[in-house]
Amino acid sequence: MSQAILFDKVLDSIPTEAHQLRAWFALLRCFSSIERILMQHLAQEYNSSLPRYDVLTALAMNKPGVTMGDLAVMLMVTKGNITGVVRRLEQDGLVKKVTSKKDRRIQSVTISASGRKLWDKMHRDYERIISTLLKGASEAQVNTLTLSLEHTLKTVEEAVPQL
Amino acid sequence: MSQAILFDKVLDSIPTEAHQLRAWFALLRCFSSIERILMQHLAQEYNSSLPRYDVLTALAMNKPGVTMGDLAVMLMVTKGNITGVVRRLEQDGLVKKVTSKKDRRIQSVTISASGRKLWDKMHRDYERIISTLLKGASEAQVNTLTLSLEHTLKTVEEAVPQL
DNA sequence: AAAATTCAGTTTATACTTAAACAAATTTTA
DNA sequence: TAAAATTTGTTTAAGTATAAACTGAATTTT
Repeated sequence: MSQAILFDKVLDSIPTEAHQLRAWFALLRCFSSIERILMQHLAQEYNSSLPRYDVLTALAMNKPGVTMGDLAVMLMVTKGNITGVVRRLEQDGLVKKVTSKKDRRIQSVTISASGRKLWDKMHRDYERIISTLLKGASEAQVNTLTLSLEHTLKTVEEAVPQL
Repeated sequence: MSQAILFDKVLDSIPTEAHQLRAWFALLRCFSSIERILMQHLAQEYNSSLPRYDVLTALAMNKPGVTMGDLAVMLMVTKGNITGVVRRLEQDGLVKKVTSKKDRRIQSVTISASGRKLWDKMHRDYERIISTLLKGASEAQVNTLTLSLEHTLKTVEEAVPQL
């Protein structure tokens, strides 16, 4: 859920110096639009979802031996969340879970051959969609955006302790 | 769930000309960080959530007569989603639903006195948090970010038909 | 070695979200 | 006016997400 459409009304009601809030709403709007497009594509084309794609990506991009906890850290969600998504992926034969011999608490998750095959297709689509959506902006404009965002993230992380 | 931490690995694996993907990951990272902070504040401080705050904002910012369908459009979610969030807000006495006399299909939703009081507090916190998080960037930097994002959104919307 | 603690992952309860099927009310059309 | 189509909102089924309680396994302390 996003307040994207309330944008103008909310901004009208705040002091003009609140340029920060204006930036946050622009970020919210932009993110939500793109995320929605990716989500709907994965749903329609693969009967899948972004969380499933994210887990497959994490497995495809890392050396074998990725654990449930590793997935939770990489994808910035709780371990309980990972349990559910991985269970459904395993039921569909896209990943496999093996208990470590050295430490029987640890579950090692690997992507299966069919999981890899599906991920390859999803990944190509994902990149193509992002590319298409941003094609209208020049490379310089896109790079400006990237730098602004990376700078903002640094600022945000530094400000967190002040909250 | 976000691929934020996979950022660098994914980028290493793509052609260097994929500046668009780099921008999308920066957007994802930045958005997720800020959203998580807002979410956790509402949960800890008010035992509430962003969707609840969003609905209260929509009601507080608009003239009376907002319908369930209006909320779904304004917050860009399905009507079924609105049904659930509004029901829980009503159970907590924060909003009230009245069936229209003119058209008995229509539910008119209004914010209650206690809902308004809670929203005032949440809203002040929300603005303060965004302001604090972005305080480290200059006004010029923030404005550059806003312009880049607004331009990108336009680009995205124009590209949608091509998908 | 026994007890206490820490650690990895699952389970539980609750909330949020979608798409699709549905019910009821209104409007359009023939 | 009667039938058909549209509109508004709810319900349902499944997936995604959190926090907190829990289980079993390993490690640390005593």
